[in-house]
Formats: sequence, C-alpha cells, structure tokens
Amino acid sequence: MLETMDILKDRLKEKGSKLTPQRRATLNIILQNKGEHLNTEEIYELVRKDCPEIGLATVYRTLQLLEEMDIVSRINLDDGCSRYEIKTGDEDHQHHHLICQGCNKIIEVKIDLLDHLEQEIEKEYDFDIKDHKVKFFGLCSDCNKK
Amino acid sequence: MLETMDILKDRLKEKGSKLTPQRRATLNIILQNKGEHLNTEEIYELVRKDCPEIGLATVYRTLQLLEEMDIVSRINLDDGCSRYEIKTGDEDHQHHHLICQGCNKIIEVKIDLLDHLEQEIEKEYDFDIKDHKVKFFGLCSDCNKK
DNA sequence: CTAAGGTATGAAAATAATTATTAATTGAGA
DNA sequence: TCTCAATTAATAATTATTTTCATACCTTAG
Repeated sequence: MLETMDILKDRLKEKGSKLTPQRRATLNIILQNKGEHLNTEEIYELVRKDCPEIGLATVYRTLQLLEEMDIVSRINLDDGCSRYEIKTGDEDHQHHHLICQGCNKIIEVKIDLLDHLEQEIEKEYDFDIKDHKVKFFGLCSDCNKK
Repeated sequence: MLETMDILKDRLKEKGSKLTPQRRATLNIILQNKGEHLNTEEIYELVRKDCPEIGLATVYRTLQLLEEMDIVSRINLDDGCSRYEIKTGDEDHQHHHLICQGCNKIIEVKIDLLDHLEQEIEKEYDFDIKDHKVKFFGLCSDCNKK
C-alpha cells in the first residue's frame, strides 16, 4: 500500500515540484489529526512544533497545493475560515458533516445516498456533476438533552 | 397575503427595532432581484441608487438582520463572499444550487429528495437536523459542449 | 568548481470581506 | 414638544488570506 507521503511526492514530481521539509511536516500534521477538522492557524501552530522556522504563508501555500494534488479537502463550515481534512481514496464512501449549533461539534456522516439524487439532477438539468458539498446543521444528542 | 415588507416590520417590532428607510431599501433590492444571488457589494451598489447616503456597514448589518429574521438566506458559493436570496415561505420546496465550474453560472435545483436522507441520519446519529446546505459543482450544458 | 535558472521560503506588505467604534441623527411614544 | 433608545455614516480596526520580494536552495550545463 502506497503511503500518502509517497503519493504526494510523486504528484509533486510530475509537476516539477519538490517534497520539502515544510510540506512533509504539514502533511504529517494533517495525517496525525485524522478526524479533526483543523483550520490553517491550528495547522500552523502544530507544524511549528516540528518545524519552528516555518512561515504562515508557507502553510497557506502548502494547503493550497495539497488541495490541488487531491490529497486534502477544504471544508467550509461558515465559521469564517477554511478547514482541512485528509481525503480518503475510497470514492464510494464519501462523507459529509453534521454541525451542531449547540456546541459546534462536527460529526462525520458515512452514509452517502446522493448518487441517486445526482443522477436525477444530471438528467433533468443536463448538468455534469463533478462534486458536491453537503452540510447538515442542527443539534447533537448531547445538546438535545439540555 | 402578507407582504414581505410587513412581515419584516412585524418581526422588527417584536424585537424593539424599527423599519428604517435603509432597511426598507435593502429588502426592496433583494425582492426586485429574486433569482439573482447578489453579494453584499452588489446589493450596496443597487441600494445606493434609491438611497445614496447609505453606508456599506449598514448594508452588512441589515443583511445580518434579515437573515436573523428568517427573511433571506445567506449562500456561500466558496467564491470568497456571502450572497443572499429571498427565502420562500414554502418549506416543502427548498432548493439548492448547481454551480458551473466553467462559467460560474448558478442554477437553482427544485428537486428536494433529502428528506429521506435526513430521516436516516436523524435515526442513525441521534442528531436533530434543523437545516441543510447542498451544493453541486460541475459543468452546465453550455460549458459541456465546448 | 562555478554560474545559471528554476523552485521554495520567511517576512512583511497588501488585499478583501467584515465588524467595531463613535459621535451625530432619527423617530416613536410620553 | 421632549426624551431616549435605536440607528446611522464615517472611519478605524480586524481577520483570513494572498502577494511581493529578496534570499536560499538545488540541479544541471559549462
């Protein structure tokens, strides 16, 4: 099984770019925090522990790069900043997010029943769907009890 | 049938707030541009025609207010700014957006098959869903031909 | 070995959307 | 009419993000 880091290295090479220590450190933080949905600032703080000389601009640039390389996805939870999570290669098992309006917790939803809906839209609107983003807002079970 | 403007007036009064000329002008622009998805700057420019002395900050505040009052909804199309559209009272007929990656056109989708999905999620995750946002990215029929 | 030319970087400045502050104005109710 | 909270315009401040720029780092050609 190919490690994510090797995949990144290959994709960078294809593009004439290099896997630098800064890029390696940034990807490592994201890998080590699978399940979290860290924003840029949080990633920056964590990366600095391994790589204290890194600049914030480099983190921004690296995250952009990782998104282009299809290694992470950017999540927008309407909280004023971008968050990132590692992409699973498993295309059949996309997930979406439940955002609790009580405690801001983020829960990942593994169900994906959108295929059917997509087909219907593609037919009816003659629109070639490449990607979708779905968010659900509401109250988690903890907040519901209160 | 109650006019949207009257609804706004009532809801503002309940809260001890007033329907000012600036607020009236802002809501009017949004009503007159049903089907568009104007951003704050665009709304500001249009409102200024009726109400030249209005400040941009007031437009921001008014849009926030209109969202709180459940009169408009804020749409985030990942283009770096908030856009707004009037809310239809018709809760059974929500709509979502197709965003063309070729020409940035926005198409409204009338189909709403998410109820089923929501029920499933509510059961499985014990999460009380209040709202959802769905966006589809891809290519519209025009862009597909090219 | 050394120069050339590209990529990558940190620091700082620039930008864009939005929010806070403040002092003046407005308008509804006593 | 008078009073007082709500509202406003103008401006400053903030926040997230991007760009600029001079420098550092490689790799390859000479």
